[in-house]
Formats: sequence, C-alpha cells, structure tokens
Amino acid sequence: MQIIAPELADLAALIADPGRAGILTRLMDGRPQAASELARIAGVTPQTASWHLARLVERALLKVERRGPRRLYRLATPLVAQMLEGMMTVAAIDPQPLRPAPRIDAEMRRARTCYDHLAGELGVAVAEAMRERGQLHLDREAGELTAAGMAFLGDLGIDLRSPARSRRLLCRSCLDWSERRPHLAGRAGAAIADLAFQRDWIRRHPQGRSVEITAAGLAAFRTIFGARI
Amino acid sequence: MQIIAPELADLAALIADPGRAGILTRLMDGRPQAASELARIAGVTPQTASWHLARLVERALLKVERRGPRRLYRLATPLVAQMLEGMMTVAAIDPQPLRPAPRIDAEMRRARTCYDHLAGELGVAVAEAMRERGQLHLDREAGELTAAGMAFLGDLGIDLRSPARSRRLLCRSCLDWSERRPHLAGRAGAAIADLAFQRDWIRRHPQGRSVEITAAGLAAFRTIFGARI
DNA sequence: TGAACACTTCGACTGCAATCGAAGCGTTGC
DNA sequence: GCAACGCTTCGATTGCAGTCGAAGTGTTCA
Repeated sequence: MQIIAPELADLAALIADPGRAGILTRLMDGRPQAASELARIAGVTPQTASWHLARLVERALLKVERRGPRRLYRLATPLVAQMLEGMMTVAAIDPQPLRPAPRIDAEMRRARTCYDHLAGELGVAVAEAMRERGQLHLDREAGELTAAGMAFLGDLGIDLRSPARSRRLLCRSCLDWSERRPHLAGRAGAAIADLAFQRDWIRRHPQGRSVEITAAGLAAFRTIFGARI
Repeated sequence: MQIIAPELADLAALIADPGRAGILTRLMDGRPQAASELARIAGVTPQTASWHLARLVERALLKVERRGPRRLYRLATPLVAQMLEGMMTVAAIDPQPLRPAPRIDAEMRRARTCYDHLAGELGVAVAEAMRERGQLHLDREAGELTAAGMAFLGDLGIDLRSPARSRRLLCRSCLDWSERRPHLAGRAGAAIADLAFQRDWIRRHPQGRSVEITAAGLAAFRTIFGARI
C-alpha cells in the first residue's frame, strides 16, 4: 500500500462526519465564522462542535483567531476550498439512477460563491456568455482569457495586468458541482465576483454561502455580460 | 446545514478507510486491477476487500468489468482521480511541524503516473524545464502551452492540433502533492507520458503507480527536455 | 461432469468515534 | 471583583463500521 494512503484516509475521515462536512461547506466562502454559529449549522451542541473544530484545526484544515470572547474559524488555505469543490463535483454524481439525485438547496444552486469567485447557475451563465462572445476559452480542464476578454474586463474597471504574466494564468476552470459545467475561477473569476459585490449586483446571504442577485444585478449580468439568467 | 453536506460526508466516509484509500490510490493510474490484487494492497482478506469494493462500486467511484473468472476494477471517471489528487495535495500538508511529515514512498516520489500524465520529481522537472525554455506558462492554477511548446512537441511527433481549439485547453496545471509544485496535466501532459512509455523512457512498476526511469529515459529527459533530474 | 479458482454473502464479534451532561477556563463589562 | 457569556475539557454511554471464518455462487478448463 502506498505510504500516502493512510494520510489520505485520515484526511477523509475528518470530512466524513456530517457535522464537520457542514462546517467545512459553510466556510467555503472564505468568511470566518464563530464557533456557536458553526455548532448551529452542524446541528450539535457547542461542546460537540468544539471537539469537531479542534480536530479540524489540529489537522490544519481550519485556522482559528480570537476576537474578544469569540473564536472565529476559517479555512486554513484556498487549497482546502479547492479540494472540497473537487469532492462535491464527485459527490453530486448520481450514484445510481434508481436513487433520487442529491437534492440541492435551490438558493445555493442559483448563485453562490466558491471561495472567491461565482458559482451556481449565475457563475456558469457568466462563463458561458463570455465564451460565446469570444472573451474566454473554457472547458472542464482549463480556461483562457482572450485579448477581447481582457479588454472587456478592462472596460469594467478590472485591471488584471499586474503582475503581468500570461493571460492564461489569470484564469482557471472549475467544474461546478451543481450545474456540472465549468465556471470561471482564478484571478479573473475572483475579480468579477469582487466587482459584482462592489456594484451591489449580488449580496451575501446573511447565513450560508448562497448570494442573492439584486434587480440591478440581474439587469447587469444580462446586458453587460449577455448572460442568460 | 447545506443539503449537499451529507452527500459530501458520505463520499468522504468512503475514502476514510485505509484499505479503501489504498485501493483508490492504487487505481489512480487508470489501469484496471483484479479484486485479489486490491485485497493484497489493502492488507485485508478477499472477503473484506470484496465488501469494500462493493461499496465503492455502489457509490460509483469504481466500475467493474468481468474478465473470465476475475473481476477487474477501475476508477469510474477521471473526475475521481482529479478529486483524489486534490485531496492528496491537502493530505501532504504538514499538519504541524511537531509531528513528522507524512513519509512518502521514495519510488512514488521519484516518478509516477497521475491517471494519464507524469508526476513526482520527474513530472515536476519536465514541467519546470519546459517553463524555463519558454515552451510553457505554468503556475498553481493554470497552464498554457506556447507556440514554441507546440512546435517542440510537434518535433517529437506529438500532434495536438486535432481537435483544433485553443492551445490553452490542451494543458492543465496539477499541483503535485509530493513535490508541492505544479506539473503538467491535460491533453499535453497525457501525450508526453504516452510518448515516454512508447519510447521506453519509463516503465510501469509491475505493482503500484510508480514508474521506473530507464537509462535511455534519463538521457532523453535531460538532453531533449533539459530536465534537471 | 467435476475440480479448481476468483470472488461474494452471511453472521457474529470488536473497537473506535460521536455524543452530551457537567464542570472548568478565559474574556468582557459593569 | 464578580457576574455573564462563549467556548473547551472531561467522563461515561452508545451505535455503527470494519473484520474475518464459514459457506455459497459463478466461471473456466480438462
């Protein structure tokens, strides 16, 4: 057996508890959360949640920060979010057509953040629209911003030139687990999400990772991006 | 709690057993394996392995194919390999400097296949060399083959033009869990691995995912690619 | 047809991980 | 300095996942 396998099993065991999985999923938007809120999400008592959180910190999936009497938890690195996204992509696969497919929360499916970029129907629609307009090449494995795409984002006030490297490296393809089609991640994806928050096109749901598309946002995504949403 | 969380926990529980983790790791090179071989790898009796394999097939992580009296198991989709690679990247993170870092099998670390492309020191060295020669842009998030890279691979007899799409989509960055630096994946990565097998630069280890670099291979990777290995 | 082989199913046993009540610790604010 | 609050630690209980021996199924080959 490969020596890495026990480490892999250990890591998986950490995610294998529904409470901890819920906590990790909740933290995927990158914002820190207090222990009590995470206990509520996991559906356990504070002392049980505390035990779960201690294990997650110990294995360096989370980091914790004291803020007064509270302790705020967040994902230790973006790598963890990326890993979870990959797992969700597989978890969302219909195990067998017999069983009903995993039900997905309607709001999450509509629009959410995936650490720092847009996901769900909104994320996929934006990526799809940019692709159709020749601003983006995108498939399941990779993504590339074209010159037209750079110019388009530039017009919106997004400057991706620094540090100036390949335009390809700005952009990563991320397979959306709810839509099962790629959306736009990487620096370009993060910049678009930032812009959308700044211009109040989307608002974070007070609890949870889903975001609400404002009326102005709906119009903007349709007219500016040409997204069918 | 998000509705996807229980599905995520279920999936993780499937990987959380050291035996199953070993089986999955073993199958990451894409080649099918018989149940008895997988039982040996998992370090359990055939009946226990059979039970593990049934669970993995039921949840659609593996698919099985009868070949005479044997049953050959393989990963159900490349998505599963990609997910495991992502998990290993996180699993290989030093949980805390106190504990010794996960020991990694020396052969695996040297050179292995990651589903369809090269990984380990060899994979990283090849990617690094191509990057230095301006044949490739690569970072943790994305990768892009340059015109020079296309020409270089073309001279080696690798034709990536069909189906002609963006040169970007040929190429994916994959963070190497043992080296913690990116190596080359995607269609370009797979083509290079294929070529290396064809020309007998590398040979599969009869058991396990590690590959052996032949003397001719070492010379070829050094002179043709300029890899420091 | 029957022997050899690969694998699976069944049933019973075992150990560990998750849980919560109770109690303890640390910070804040009056 | 003490009360209130958020969180953690400790200890005891519980249930389920993993294990293997024994027996069963299915395939191949002579």
